Amino acid sequence: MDKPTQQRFEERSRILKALAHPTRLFIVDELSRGERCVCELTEMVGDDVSTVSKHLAVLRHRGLVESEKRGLQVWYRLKVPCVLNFFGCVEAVIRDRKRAHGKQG
Amino acid sequence: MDKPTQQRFEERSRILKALAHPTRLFIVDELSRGERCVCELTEMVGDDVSTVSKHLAVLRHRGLVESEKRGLQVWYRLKVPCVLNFFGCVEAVIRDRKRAHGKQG
DNA sequence: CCCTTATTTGGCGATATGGCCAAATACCGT
DNA sequence: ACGGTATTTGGCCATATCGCCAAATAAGGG
Repeated sequence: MDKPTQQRFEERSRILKALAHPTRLFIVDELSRGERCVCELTEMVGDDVSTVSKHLAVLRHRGLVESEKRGLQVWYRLKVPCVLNFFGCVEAVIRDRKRAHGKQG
Repeated sequence: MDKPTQQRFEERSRILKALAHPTRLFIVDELSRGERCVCELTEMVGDDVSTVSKHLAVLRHRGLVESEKRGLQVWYRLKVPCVLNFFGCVEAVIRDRKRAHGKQG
């Protein structure tokens, strides 16, 4: 694997890593239904607000969501709706695995 | 976030985690062009064969690829082609980020 | 300006991940 | 059964990730 190829896949994996956490997936899912402020998301997630804020920072740094400060609150919205298509495929994988029931490695 | 919701997102994140590594993305990409044996993938990736084998085990355990032993070699193939759609979206995120050039947090 | 509320940042300990080497296992040809 | 090749597994160390608390920062209202 040559250097540019390596780097391309590293960049891609950084995007997927940003999504690959239950809380962050939940947040993305929630933002698919509209803007949410940090306080709303924190309430829904149930973790410490600092934890949620850090998850949002991860999504933000990777360009998946964007934020806007309005008054005291910061509102987040989904920047790249195509990531929602991932859910369908991921569900298909899960269903498939359930069906096969660990039959094959 | 109630327990079943929590678990659903955990399950989903496990699938995405399995994909979220440069080597594993490379493997998935390569398998999109047809079956490959471990030795071929090891040669292409350039890591130790044990490392590549472990990456393949991760993909396998999550139901993303399946394997078949033929003679001495084990051949892997992509089980869930829809994951290939991820690449297009991920590239869009990367392009978008390049365009914005860190303009917005 | 001080107080309150919302969010981010720094730092710490616990756990997970990733890479290598060495050893185990599986299969084939003789 | 033996030797050789392909693959997996176990173990170890280095590094990354996650969650909390505490502190810093930002905005608004008296």
